[in-house]
Amino acid sequence: MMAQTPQTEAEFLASYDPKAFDAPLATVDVSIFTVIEGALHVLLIKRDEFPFKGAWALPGGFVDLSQDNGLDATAMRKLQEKTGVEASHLEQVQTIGNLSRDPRGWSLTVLYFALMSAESVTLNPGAGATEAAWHKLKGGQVEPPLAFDHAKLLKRAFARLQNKARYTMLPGYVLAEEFTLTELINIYRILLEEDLDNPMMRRRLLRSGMLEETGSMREGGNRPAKLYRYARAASNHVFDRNLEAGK
Amino acid sequence: MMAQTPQTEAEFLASYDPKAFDAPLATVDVSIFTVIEGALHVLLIKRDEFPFKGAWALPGGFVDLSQDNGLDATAMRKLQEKTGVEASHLEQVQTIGNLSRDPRGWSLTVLYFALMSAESVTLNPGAGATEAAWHKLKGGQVEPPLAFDHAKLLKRAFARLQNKARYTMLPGYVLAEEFTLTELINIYRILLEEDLDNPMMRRRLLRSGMLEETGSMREGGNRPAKLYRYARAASNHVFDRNLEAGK
DNA sequence: ATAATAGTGTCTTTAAGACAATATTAC
DNA sequence: GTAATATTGTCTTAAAGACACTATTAT
Repeated sequence: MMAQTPQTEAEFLASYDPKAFDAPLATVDVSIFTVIEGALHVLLIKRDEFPFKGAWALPGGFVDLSQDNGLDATAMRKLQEKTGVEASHLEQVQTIGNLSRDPRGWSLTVLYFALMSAESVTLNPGAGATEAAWHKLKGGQVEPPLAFDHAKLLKRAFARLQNKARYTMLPGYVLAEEFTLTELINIYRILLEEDLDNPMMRRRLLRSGMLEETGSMREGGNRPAKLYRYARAASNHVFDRNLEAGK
Repeated sequence: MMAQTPQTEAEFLASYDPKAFDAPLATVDVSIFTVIEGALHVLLIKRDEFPFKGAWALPGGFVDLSQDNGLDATAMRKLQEKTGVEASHLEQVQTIGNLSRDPRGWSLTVLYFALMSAESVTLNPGAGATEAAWHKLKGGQVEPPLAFDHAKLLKRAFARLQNKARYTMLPGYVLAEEFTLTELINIYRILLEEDLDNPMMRRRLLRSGMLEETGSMREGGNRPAKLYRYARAASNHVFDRNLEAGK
């Protein structure tokens, strides 16, 4: 308790006790998406700690006040911990907070989603987990039951990603650095769960100005295909018109 | 400290101390927008407490763990406290957390924006404030310097609102229940800071299916104008094409 | 009548959507 | 040659954008 009412801001801050008020538990959770063998996958870890010990969950955890520069840093730290690499895209989705989502009490989680290529990633359970694995997504859901409200969080993250497939170039960030147009369009098909006209998508993607030819070709199948990459300044193009698919 | 490692979830929860970990301070801040005399305004309060005592700030405050059902509830409570009414629209924008934004330590704020008609609102400073007033916005900024990082938060909330003006019917929520098409189009002009073709906007707004005629007219000026209101199921129409204005 | 604001009609442009046709590889 | 996939071309449609025009009030 304060000795007396402080008269200046310096006095106030000197006597301020951050633990005087009840604060919610604050965590960051990340939905890390990739595409493996033509299907969308999300990275899950198997919890080795209470609560929900033994259950699958989104990677996440408490903000580390001494280590994290900001919320994005917490999300990136979690990502690095589990995959050893940086994501091609990381984006905050929403913050959910209430009394019921965590049996430990009033808690709040800042939900992120990340996109990365599954190539060259070695999964690492890290502290507090016994396993880390890619799980196939069907309609924004995953096979096993998830800890906390993570099933709901996952659905929301997927919904955001799916929606952005209708008007941005984001989906390509689940691919490796070089890819063909057909590969890129297929990612859109997977996310929007609908067939898309090839010539239309081709024109649309090229018009974005975000793609550049690498100069080489993908050989091996039938007709070889040009390889593309995202242009450096990858300013994340937003189309003026949405695809009607995936509504 | 725990006596020993718990074996069951129930044991774990019984011995769990939420204050064992350092948690960030968690607040909710709300940018409440309206249009008064053809200009966009935001509701600010003058702080009567440290830190930033005497400075203008966005209405907001700590989550009340005993009272708030969720983060949206915290935002609605703040809104009610200052205006006495409910907002026509309330939406979460983003969560910002870092060590530098609050001199009291690592803190996190969940930013919301709200839209309401200024009509029939009596402003109320409420606890912790000496004044509450509408401040005119110019380019997402307000005259007086703001407490904390609120100038940045305000800019971000405004950017979100401006962006949504390009592809949603949201802007109308700053109007009273009944309005003319010209009034509605003018809100878009104010938000996008650009002139808009009247016939084009008229067709666009009517095609949304979100408007219904009230049956009465606004008289008084020159030619009377039909009055409209948002149709009940106001499912928040999203246009498939964006306006080019305001890019 | 004129001024002022509300509201309609029509043309152009752009990009999505549909689909036919051609090109390049492997076999 | 055929199969398979990559790539190009052309037509339709819908809505934005531009702008001319008509309608209804007040004075």
